[in-house]
Amino acid sequence: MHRTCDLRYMRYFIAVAEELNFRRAAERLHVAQPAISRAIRELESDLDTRLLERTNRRVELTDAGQVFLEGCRRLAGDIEALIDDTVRARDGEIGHVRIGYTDFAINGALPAVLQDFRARFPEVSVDLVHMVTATQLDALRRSEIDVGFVTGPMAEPGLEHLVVQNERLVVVLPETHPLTRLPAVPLGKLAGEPFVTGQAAHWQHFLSHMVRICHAAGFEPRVVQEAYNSEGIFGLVAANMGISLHVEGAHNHIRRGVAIRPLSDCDHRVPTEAIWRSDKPSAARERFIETVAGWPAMQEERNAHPAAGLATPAGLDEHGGQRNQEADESV
Amino acid sequence: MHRTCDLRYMRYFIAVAEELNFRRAAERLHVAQPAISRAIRELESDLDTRLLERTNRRVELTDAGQVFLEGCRRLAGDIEALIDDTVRARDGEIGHVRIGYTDFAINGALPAVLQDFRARFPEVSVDLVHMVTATQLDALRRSEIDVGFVTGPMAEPGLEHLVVQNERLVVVLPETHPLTRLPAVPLGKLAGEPFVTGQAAHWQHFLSHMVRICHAAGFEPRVVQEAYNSEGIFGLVAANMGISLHVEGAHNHIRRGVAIRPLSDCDHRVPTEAIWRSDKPSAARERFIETVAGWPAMQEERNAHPAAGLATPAGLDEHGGQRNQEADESV
DNA sequence: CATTCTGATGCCTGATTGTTATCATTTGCC
DNA sequence: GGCAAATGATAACAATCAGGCATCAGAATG
Repeated sequence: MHRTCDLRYMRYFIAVAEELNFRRAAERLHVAQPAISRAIRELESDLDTRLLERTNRRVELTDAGQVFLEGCRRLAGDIEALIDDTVRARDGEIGHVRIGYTDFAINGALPAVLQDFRARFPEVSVDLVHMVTATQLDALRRSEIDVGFVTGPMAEPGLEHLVVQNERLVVVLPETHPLTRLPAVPLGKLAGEPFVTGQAAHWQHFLSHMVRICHAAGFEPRVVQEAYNSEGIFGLVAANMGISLHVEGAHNHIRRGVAIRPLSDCDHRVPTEAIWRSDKPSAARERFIETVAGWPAMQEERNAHPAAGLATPAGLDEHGGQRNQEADESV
Repeated sequence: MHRTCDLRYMRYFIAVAEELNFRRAAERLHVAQPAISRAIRELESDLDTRLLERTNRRVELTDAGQVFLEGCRRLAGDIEALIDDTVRARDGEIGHVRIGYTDFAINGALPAVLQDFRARFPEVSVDLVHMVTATQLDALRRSEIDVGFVTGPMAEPGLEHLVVQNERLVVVLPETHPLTRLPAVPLGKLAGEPFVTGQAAHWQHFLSHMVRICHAAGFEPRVVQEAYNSEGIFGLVAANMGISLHVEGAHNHIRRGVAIRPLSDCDHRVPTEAIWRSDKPSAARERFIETVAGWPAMQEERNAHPAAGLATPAGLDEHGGQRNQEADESV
């Protein structure tokens, strides 16, 4: 067992076993006949097993040859398949992406993007993990996720980013609150109101947006409750604990006891961005980023920047917002 | 894709992927390091796919490399298994034998031989087909069976044979027949009795034995009924249609209404022989023949020829015959 | 900054593979 | 029976391929 079954010889053997004729097999393989003779001889010598019974006029398979033939056929097919799989892995058609996402992302464009991606690359498995922005940055550094969807703006060295949403802020009010009578709320009216927010330790990226616009409107928000996540914030607002600021994606929350109103005098936007490491390229990740970048609503957003919401939440029109066709596809 | 994934290179790749270090992989494979460098380079070039990301200080698998590695591991294992299977097919440990058998064989040693063979070569599948002697000879010539168990004596050119049974004859009588009073029946007493036999067209080999001994005893058997097989013969005898001659294996028939007696004055024996083609060797068939030849009762028979029954039917002792331990194992 | 470790490269040699020419044997045909 | 055709085997030679040695270039280490 010296060459231990060279693959080329296996192909030769398959041809001979199928033709049962050395000359025809040689022609089919585009080599001279003696090469076949020797290949078979060496195979038999390596295996120490007679594979073909040949009597100068007739060639036939031995029992062992039959077993070997079937194995060679299977192996040849497996190798073809392996090469194919490898090339497809190279092209990112087979593989794995691990995605981190925030509440804002999952309430916005992410579901539609995921659906699109899974339709286009069904053989790439997707792991979704909920993480706040800071945790995602950490996970990226440790290569625990491939792409993060975080609250921007992002300008980390070693990370690339792509804006996927750029949302206006909205006020979240208890249903019974006097301000719900206004179709849009001026920011200044919120001075002095009790605020419900996400936990300071985890929501730092959004809270810095919030604090900034409040300061710009000339007041300091008075935070009376911190909730764990958006669900918690909405629950506490419904319980009349206070009001909150959220992004447009809040329209996707359908929560009894809560009203949502746009801000009448605030153009500030909170970006949600896809981020990934510039090193450690991964083909499947590239395909995912391409899908993110190519998603129609996002292109529209990037082209006509100050225009209306990209990744428009499905429920928006019920509240008077404009919507576009593409966003209609969101889950 | 010129060398289309040489197997040796796959082994090299597995080593590198496991060590993640070219030099250590080279040591493990007992080759110099540059050989590894080139092997990987050629693999990558053949596949047109980067398999290892290597930065002069660290080697790591790409996604495609990971896919390829798993495939290579699987293929390497499959090839090992294939070589093993091929060698075992060569040795007859894997394979297929097609066996023809007569009523005499299946009532004699064959069941025990089969059980022994299947225990020793569980991966050789056995096809059993009932055929009369003449049909088996035909099937052998057409290579439709590998081994026949036929009524001898055999002396066909191109066929080898091995005696597996050599049975005395017995008389099969209706229970109520006067001759049942004798412990052993002289052949001459059967002159004039109506005979039930197997069909002349199919039972020719046994009938020639029968006719011969009747002639030797000085009479011509008067055949009044022909049955299809042994079951039929016993049925017709039980129905008082006549008497019959059969081999010792008849003791294995337990049939109400029938009595079996040895012949008191006839040493004639009817051999049952395994036969097979001397050309077209098959390892599995060789193993089968070896099992037949090595079966203890048969060796005993061949050593002490005129002695008592080989392959003694299990039921023999009930009728006063001697038995041996080995035969006790028969099914 | 020297040292050491890494993988890559160039050149040479031996092994493997392929080709051509030829042989021995069998089959088919007249 | 003899001859032509076809088959697989073999020998000798040529081309290609793979491995070894020496060495290079870059990065980590102290």
